[in-house]
Amino acid sequence: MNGRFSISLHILTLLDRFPNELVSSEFMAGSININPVLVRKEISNLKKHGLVASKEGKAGGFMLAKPSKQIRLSDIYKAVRQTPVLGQTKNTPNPKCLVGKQIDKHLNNLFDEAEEALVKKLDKTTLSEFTNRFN
Amino acid sequence: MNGRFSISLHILTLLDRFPNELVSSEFMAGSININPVLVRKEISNLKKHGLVASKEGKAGGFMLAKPSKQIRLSDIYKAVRQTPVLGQTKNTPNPKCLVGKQIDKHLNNLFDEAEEALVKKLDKTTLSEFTNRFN
DNA sequence: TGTACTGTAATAAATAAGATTACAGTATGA
DNA sequence: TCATACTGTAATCTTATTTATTACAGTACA
Repeated sequence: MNGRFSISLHILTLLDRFPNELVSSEFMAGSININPVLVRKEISNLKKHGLVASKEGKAGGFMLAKPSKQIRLSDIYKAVRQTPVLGQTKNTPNPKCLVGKQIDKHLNNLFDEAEEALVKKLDKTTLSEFTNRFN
Repeated sequence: MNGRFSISLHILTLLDRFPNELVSSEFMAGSININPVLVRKEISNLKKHGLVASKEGKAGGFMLAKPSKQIRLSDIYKAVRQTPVLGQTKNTPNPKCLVGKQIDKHLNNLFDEAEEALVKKLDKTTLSEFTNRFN
């Protein structure tokens, strides 16, 4: 997922900094310095998770779906997450090997616990608190 | 880094399960189900970090550089880590944008803190404790 | 009804990860 | 001393993933 968490947080920060107005994907793409289509794709995911709302048509654009005080950074992380942070991509250790046979189970347990610690940390900060760090 | 932490842990687990003997990269590659050269590359990194020792030549192979009770999973993570888990790869937000100008700083702070929580968790378990979970 | 947006699919380009080949260097032991 | 079985590492190829781009349908406004 790497870049996606950054991008999503950037998007949500912009939306929080421009309340009461609809922000366009083009504008956000300019701030992040990526392609507008990628912004819309990323937002499509954030909408699925109830973090962003949009309005189509001429004067359309995007806004937060709820107050930034009610959005935790862990919510954003969960919305973006698709594989374990520490996890292997594909891997098929040798089942004939005593270690290979069991390692996935132990690895997954460990990764889950470590990631939980990370999520707990992100849970402590709201989007509002994060954006307040900006001058 | 994704797969590398898994691979390094797998290697170290094998070495801990076969103490008093030199394990070959070929054998480990068979257990992990990857190429032996990748194993040697990964070990080359683990050696740099003082976790693995090797012996060249005919009856050569690898062994732990110190007792597994003295190796913490956080040591392994740090040895393998090359970029922040949450961090963006390259990204150059627009410096003309108020948000773009500052976001990297805030993102990095946040990512550092979140990763620290993860490392702290890994710090609590030794390699020995991990390998003892295997039957 | 033209304009400025969102929404989404399809494709292409760039980057990163992993596999493979090749071969030099080293210790062993027959 | 020489064949053998390893490590060590560079170079290259392949594959997978990520990101960018193009294209265009749909929608709301004025």
